[in-house]
Amino acid sequence: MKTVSRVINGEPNVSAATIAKVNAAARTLDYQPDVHAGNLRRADGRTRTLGLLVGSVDNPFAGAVHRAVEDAALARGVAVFASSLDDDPTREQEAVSAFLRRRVDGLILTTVTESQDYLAPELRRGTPVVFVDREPAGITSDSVVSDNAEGAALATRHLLEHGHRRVAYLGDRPVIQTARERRRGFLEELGRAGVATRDLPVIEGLHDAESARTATLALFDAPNPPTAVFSSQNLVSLGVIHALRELGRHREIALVGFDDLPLADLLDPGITVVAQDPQQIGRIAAERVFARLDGDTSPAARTIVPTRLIERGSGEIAPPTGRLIA
Amino acid sequence: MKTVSRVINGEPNVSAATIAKVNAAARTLDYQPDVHAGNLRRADGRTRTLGLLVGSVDNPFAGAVHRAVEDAALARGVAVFASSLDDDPTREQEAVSAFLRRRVDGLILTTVTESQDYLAPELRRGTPVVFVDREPAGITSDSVVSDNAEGAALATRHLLEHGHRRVAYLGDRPVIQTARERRRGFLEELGRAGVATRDLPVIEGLHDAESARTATLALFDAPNPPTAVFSSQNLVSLGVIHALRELGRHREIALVGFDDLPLADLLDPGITVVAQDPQQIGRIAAERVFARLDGDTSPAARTIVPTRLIERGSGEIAPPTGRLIA
DNA sequence: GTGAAAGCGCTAACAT
DNA sequence: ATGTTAGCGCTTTCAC
Repeated sequence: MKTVSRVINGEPNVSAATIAKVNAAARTLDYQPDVHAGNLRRADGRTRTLGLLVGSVDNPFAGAVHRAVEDAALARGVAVFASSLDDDPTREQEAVSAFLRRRVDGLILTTVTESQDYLAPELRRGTPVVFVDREPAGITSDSVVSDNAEGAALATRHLLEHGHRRVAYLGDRPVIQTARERRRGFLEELGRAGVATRDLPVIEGLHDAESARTATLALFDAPNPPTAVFSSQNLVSLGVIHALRELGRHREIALVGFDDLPLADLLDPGITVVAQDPQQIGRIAAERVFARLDGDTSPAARTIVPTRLIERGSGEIAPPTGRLIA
Repeated sequence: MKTVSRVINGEPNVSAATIAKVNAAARTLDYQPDVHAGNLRRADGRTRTLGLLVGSVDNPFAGAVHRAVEDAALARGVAVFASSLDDDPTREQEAVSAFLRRRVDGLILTTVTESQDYLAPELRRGTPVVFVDREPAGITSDSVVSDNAEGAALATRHLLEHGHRRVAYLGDRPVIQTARERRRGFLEELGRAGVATRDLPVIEGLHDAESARTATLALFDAPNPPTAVFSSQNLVSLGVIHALRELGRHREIALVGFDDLPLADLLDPGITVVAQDPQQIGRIAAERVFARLDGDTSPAARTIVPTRLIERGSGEIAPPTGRLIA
C-alpha cells in the first residue's frame, strides 16, 4: 500500500483501520520518514532546514543569536545548521556553499567578504538571505544589525560628559564592518563635541584579548596617555580590563566597552558597556527569513536593533582633577 | 551527457575537454550538486551531517563543545545540526527524531530522559551515538564525560584542607545525572574526612542564578549557616556570588564552584573553580563518532575527561578563627 | 571515454 | 478509500 504516505502525513481520506495498521507497522519497524527523499518530489521543495553563520558558535553574542534563531525555527519544525565564520572569507564561502548543497530553505549570515555578490544567483533563485550583525555589500538583501555608529557615539558621549577629552579607541580589524562603524561613531561624536581627534590614540587590528592587553600596556607606557578608553568589542574589553588591572589603574582610567560581558556587573569597578541585543537580532532575522518563505516580497529591509548604555562604574570615573584639558 | 556526475565528483576517465565544458556550464548555471538527492542512491548512504544536542546553544560550556565538534566535522566536510535540550525530555525526543528524519550520520547527545532506550533501534541500524556530559541509561553506547564525582570531591577536599567543616552543597535538580554525581562526590569526600554530613545543608533543585541567589540568602538567614559553599554548577555559582555580595560576606565565606565562569579571575576575590574541559569533550566525542563511521566496532567506551581545580581566592578563605568545629 | 537504464524513498497526479 | 504511474536529482551498473 502506498497509502502509507497519506497516513504518515496525516492526509484525509484514509479509513481508521488502515491508519491503525500503518501506524502499527511504523512503530514496530521504528520507521522515520526520510525528509530529503520526500523533498525531492514535494511541490514546495522545502528541506525545512536553515543555514546560520555566526562569528563563532563559541561566543556569547553568537550563542544568543543562535538560540533565538533556533527557537523561531523549532516552532516551524525547521532544523538549523550552524557554522563559525572566524572572520575568514574562505570559511564564509565554504560554509555558504555547504549550506546550499544541502538545499537549506534560507540563510542567516554574518560575513567578512568584501562583497557578497556571489550570493546573487541564489537570491535570484528565491532563497531568502538575511544578514545579521553586519550589513551586506555588493548585494541587496534583508539585514538586522545594531546601530554600531550610534552605540559608539553613545559610549563616547558618556565619557565626554564625565569630563574626558583624551579618549583612546581600541578596536578590531577595519575589514570588519562593525569595527569601522564603531570607529566612525567614536570619531564623529568627538568631532561634534569640538574635540580634536587628530592625535587621539586610535588603535586598530585587535582581534583577541591578548593583543588588546598588549596594546593597552603600550598605550599607557607611551607619552600623553588617555584618561579614558572606548573598547569597541567584547574580547578587546577583556584585554583592556586585564591590562588596567596589571597597571593597578582600573580605578583611575575610565572604560566603556561595546558589547556586554558576563559578570561585568560584579567586577570592581563594574564595567560600563553599550549592550547589544543579540537575542532580538536573532529573533528578527529568523522572522524575516520565514516571512520571505511565506511569500513576503516587500523590498529588502534594514532593521536596526537599538543598543543601550549600562552604567556600572568604569565609565563614570572622572579624569584627574585640575588638569582638565578641556 | 550524464557524465556530468563524473566530472562533479572528480572521477577518472573523462577527457580534459569534457571536464572543461562541464565545469563551464556549472559555473554559468551556478550549479550546486544536491547532496541529498545523491545520497538517496549512493552506496554508503551518508548525508555528511551530524546531530548535536547540547544543554543550550546559548551557554559557554555548550558553545565550547559545539565549536570543537564543528572543527572536527568541518575537516571531513560534515555539517552539524545543533539543538538545545533545555533539560526537557520532550525536547530531547523531538530533537533526536528531527535528526533521524534528516538521516544524520551520527549523533552527539546530552540527555535528560530517564532512559535512552528509545535509541536502541537506531543503534542497531548502525548509527553511532556518543553521549556527552552525561552518561547514557538503559542503553550502551560511547560517552565522553567529566569525572563529576571526582571533581566535586576535589572541590570539597580543598575546602576541608582550608579548615572548613560546615560546608553547604547547592546544586541543580537531581534528575540531572551530573548533579547527582557531584552531590555524591561531595558527600563521599566529607565522609572520608570523617565529617558528619547529616545536618549539613544540601540544597537541590536550583536551575538558574535567581533560584540559587534566593536559596543562598535563605541559607545565611537560617541558624547555623555554613562557612563554605560548594556550588555544583555554573549558573548556581553565579547566584551564590550575587547573594554573598548582597550580604557583604563574599570575603568571609569560602566558595568553590563546579565549572568555570568567564571573568571569574577578575572578581574580588577571584572565584575558585573546578574547571571542566568542554573543548576536549567535544573533540573526543566527534572523534569517536567518526571512528565508528570509519568502521571501529570496539566495545562502547566511556571516556573521562579530567577536571582541574583553579585556585583564585574564594576557595582559600579560612573559616572564622577560634571557632573551628573540627 | 561516454552514455543509457534503473532505482534510491518519497509525493503528485491521476485512476479506480 | 486505496492504488498506480511517473519522476524529483542524483549514482549505480553495465553497455558501448
